[in-house]
Amino acid sequence: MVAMPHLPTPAKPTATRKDVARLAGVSTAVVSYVVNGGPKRVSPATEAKVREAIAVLGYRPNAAARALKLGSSEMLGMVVPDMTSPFFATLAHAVEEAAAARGYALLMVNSGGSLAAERRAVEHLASRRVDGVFLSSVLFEPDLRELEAVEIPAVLLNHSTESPGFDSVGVDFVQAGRDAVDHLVSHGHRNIGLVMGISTSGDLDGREAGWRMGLERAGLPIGPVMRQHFDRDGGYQAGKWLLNSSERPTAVFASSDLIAVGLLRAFHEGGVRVPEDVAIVSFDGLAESEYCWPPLTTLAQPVEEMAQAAVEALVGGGGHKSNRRFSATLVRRASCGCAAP
Amino acid sequence: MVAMPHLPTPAKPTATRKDVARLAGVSTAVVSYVVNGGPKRVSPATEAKVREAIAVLGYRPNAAARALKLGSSEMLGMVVPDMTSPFFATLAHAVEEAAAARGYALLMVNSGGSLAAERRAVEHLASRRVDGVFLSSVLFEPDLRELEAVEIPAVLLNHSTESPGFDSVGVDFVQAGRDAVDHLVSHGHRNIGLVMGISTSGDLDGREAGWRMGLERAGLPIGPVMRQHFDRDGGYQAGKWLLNSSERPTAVFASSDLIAVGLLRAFHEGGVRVPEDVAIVSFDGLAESEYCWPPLTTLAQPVEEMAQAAVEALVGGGGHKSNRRFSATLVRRASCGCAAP
DNA sequence: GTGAAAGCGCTAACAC
DNA sequence: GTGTTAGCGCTTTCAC
Repeated sequence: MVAMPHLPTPAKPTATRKDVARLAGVSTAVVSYVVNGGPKRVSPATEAKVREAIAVLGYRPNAAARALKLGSSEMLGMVVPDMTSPFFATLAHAVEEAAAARGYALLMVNSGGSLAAERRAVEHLASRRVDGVFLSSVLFEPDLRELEAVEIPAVLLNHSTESPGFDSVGVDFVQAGRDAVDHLVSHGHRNIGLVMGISTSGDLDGREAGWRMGLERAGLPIGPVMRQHFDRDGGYQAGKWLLNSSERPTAVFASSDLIAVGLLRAFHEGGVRVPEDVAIVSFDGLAESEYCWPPLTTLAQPVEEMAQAAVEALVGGGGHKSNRRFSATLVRRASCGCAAP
Repeated sequence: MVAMPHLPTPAKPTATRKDVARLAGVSTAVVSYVVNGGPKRVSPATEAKVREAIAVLGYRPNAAARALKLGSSEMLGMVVPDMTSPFFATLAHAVEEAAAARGYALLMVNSGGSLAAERRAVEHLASRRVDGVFLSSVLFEPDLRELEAVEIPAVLLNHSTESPGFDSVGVDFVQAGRDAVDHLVSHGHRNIGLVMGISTSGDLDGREAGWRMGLERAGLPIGPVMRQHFDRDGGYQAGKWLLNSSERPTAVFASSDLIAVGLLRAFHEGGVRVPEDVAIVSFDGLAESEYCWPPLTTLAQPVEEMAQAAVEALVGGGGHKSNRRFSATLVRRASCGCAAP
């Protein structure tokens, strides 16, 4: 038998707290005390020995063991329809940062926008023992019963209607719709359409309600409504339809920046000028809205603050449920006619 | 003493495997057998009793305990510079799906594009005991020593140069650069510039190398190079510079779609027509590239396949390290002059 | 086909 | 200030 020249993996098993204790010549309890900074005090000399041993061994606490003991994984779950969509990516990013600031990791799941998949995702997160979950359904009402069944603190993120018994944070859609219309009216428009994203949730979308309200308050007739998906292609389809429409509105409120981007493409193809022929105000405030042509006037959601509030609601220890509502703020750019493009 | 009318939280502690065993009248081992489908067989009658008990109690296995016992968390980690950037969002989404298909959850961390933060992230993921990590550094070389130190299987994702001893998957940047130039040459361009994203990694970016190569092969002079950030604003700045440049190239290769989007905005502002005055070919193949104006001709990365390959490398059990290189494919749209905008 | 029991790595109450 | 130890919920070997 020939001797092995060299073992590729020296089979160095990960160091445990026990190894550290042995090397430092203390008990495992003491190691815990220094690693966790408590609950007991440790003499500086001992602490130094322990830290030394930790460094030497490259010791790293085992989160699974800790989670098992503590009954808390120090992880939060987030389910979004599709993180590929810029708004959710931005939101998830902000949530990740806010959670990390409080020592929580974020487990992200895409539901693909289906209720069944969302339910599965929640179920899955529950068995991972996340300490809480953020639910960003948009296309439908989340399954509140399921949420209650898994008994995990949850916050409905990006949810405009209040759900008693649940934390929620969202923006005031109605206000945003009204602001969009008001702004368009201030530019002299009297025929203002709406391109609305499709959702199967029962309630009327606040943006639509706000748009109507704005129109009524201004004494204007209700303009044409196009219903399409919430994405670029949805806007593109709506735009093509608008191109052939006999009585084209002089302005539209697009319920998402992505829809507006799609409109823009259709208008470019059809030779319709924005804002001269049709003015646009949209909603979301994505980075993309600033770089398309012309740049979009949009009602920007305060994503950072919403993320902060959501994390706060989940791990802030506040206790009772809260429904935080934020305001979108109008960002004036060229698509409405405010700035020269 | 007055009787409590109703306890708000009936203090229903989460059911454990023990509870299930008791209710079903079997041992805890048997419960494991049915939950995991092994390693022993269970009689149909017993299995039915167990499933019944599970349903009644709403039992859900505790992943932390399982992870502790098995030494595997069934989670994978992914660190990206910024998931807000469409390319990484798309990549992360694809990775999440591929991982989920194999039963792994994805722990996502944003490094903000700093080496130190990336190191911290890896450290953090290591202590969470992820079974593997995807590293997508772009702005710098990843810290390979650190990766070795934490002893977690890793794959360098979106990494163009091969790193011996590490799995990696990426696209052939050089080829893409050459293809971009070839295509522009086929449109008759002879003065082709480059807008390159900035990275602090030592090596010359393959896209730049490919661009040079393409030019040389075609016997053309090396056009102007602009170096800017990899984002929309980087492209915008480059575009403004180009506007005032005395010898403006008739075409440019943009090293990312986002850069191209920024160029487009600057060109619109400056009244430079695309593709008539300046043609553009970019790189990435984002959804956004199809909806800007004019739509971008771009070298699309096969994101799905890259994600699949990365997950496969990590959990496929293949064993030895591999370096998978994919090709970007040219998507012809209007910005190069191929299609009528 | 079923069960008893050891032990994964950690925390913290309790004893000294 | 430090050490001992029970036990978190699970998997699996080994006995029956």
